[in-house]
Amino acid sequence: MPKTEEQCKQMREDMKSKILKMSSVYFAKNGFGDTKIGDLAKHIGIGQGTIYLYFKSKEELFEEIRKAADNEEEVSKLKMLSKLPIPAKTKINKISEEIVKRLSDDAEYAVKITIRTQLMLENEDLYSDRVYKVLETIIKQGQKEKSIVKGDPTYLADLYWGTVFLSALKMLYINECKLITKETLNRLLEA
Amino acid sequence: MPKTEEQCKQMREDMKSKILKMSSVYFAKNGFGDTKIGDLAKHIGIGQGTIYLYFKSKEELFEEIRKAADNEEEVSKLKMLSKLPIPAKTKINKISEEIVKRLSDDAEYAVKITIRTQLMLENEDLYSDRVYKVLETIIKQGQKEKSIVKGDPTYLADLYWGTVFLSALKMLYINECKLITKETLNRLLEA
DNA sequence: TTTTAATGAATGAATATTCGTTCAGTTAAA
DNA sequence: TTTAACTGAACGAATATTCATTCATTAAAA
Repeated sequence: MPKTEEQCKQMREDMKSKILKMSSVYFAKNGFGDTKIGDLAKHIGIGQGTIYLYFKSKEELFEEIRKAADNEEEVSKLKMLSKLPIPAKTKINKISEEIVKRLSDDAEYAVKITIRTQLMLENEDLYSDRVYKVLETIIKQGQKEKSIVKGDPTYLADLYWGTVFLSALKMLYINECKLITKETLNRLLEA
Repeated sequence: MPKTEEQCKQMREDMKSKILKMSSVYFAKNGFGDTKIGDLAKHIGIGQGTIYLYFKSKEELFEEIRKAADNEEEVSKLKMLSKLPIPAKTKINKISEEIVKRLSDDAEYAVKITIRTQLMLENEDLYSDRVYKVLETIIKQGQKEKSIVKGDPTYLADLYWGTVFLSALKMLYINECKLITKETLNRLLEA
């Protein structure tokens, strides 16, 4: 079928990312157990067997989705931001801005957030996630600067990420839902 | 085993509610597909077959859990509250207080909130749930009174219930997690 | 014609459900 | 009081069903 080695490779990559992309929404919405390979294939518009040309098993497919959701780059970006010599309030605003922007123009971002959060809830040990820790640091800084509301930083970080999680969930389920604003996110932490 | 008709009935009811209670946590945490009847029975500490003496099918068991989560009484309580001639701020405070109280002393309440919210997300038509509507009314009142922050009431109600949902989720998954405070809930809406 | 991707019916492992048996307790006859 | 017969709940092995995975076949490109 493929013209050249190159094109062949390209086609395989396209199909693989198509499967990944469409499956991730399915898994995020329905969870692992409620996602049936048959339904999934129908939803993607391919045969059941095709999935197995690209992934060894349902488990492996899900594993790849997990990996994609766990974005190392995002964490390091956050870490850098947290170390800059600027007010905590500005940092929070930057984070809120980035999240809202990504949610609005990358549909997959909502899936990533959803899957990541579900994983965190399921593995209590993972719960104190790296992303969490960074936000906590910034909150502590902000409390010293009196620009962030008083209270347990872990708890406040929770409130913040929780709200982000919810917006992601809603985007996943509800068509044309109103996106959260950065003002709302900021207000959660403002003193 | 049973002495009288009465006692027999009592025993059946006890067992049924035991199954319901213990299953609901399982289902809320793992979802329908990932809940295996075998595991569930082991977790409850009964034989697999026993479940089928009380429920026709896994599906029906889940259905009953759903029903239990959908608490009509709670809605009418809220409706009454919303109509009282008192400031919106007071109403919100009462609601927050009640939620925090119930979350802290009725472990099943977290399950109910979780299941109910999942149902709402899955059925877009149910999303504008009665409970939502009532809170929206109160928010509108509060905005007139200038005690509630400006913004789309639906959106604000969302933020509020979302935060409640999250706390419930955390209680379900995380042992000894810090419970949300009524102050935090109130702050979400305060002007 | 050969090669490769895609397919979906066939397979079997996992899991929901059924059903014959056990067991604990009660009743009532001896 | 003892014992035999009865009751219905509980059990879990056996069976039915579902669903992930495989593979023989088709279709299409080279």
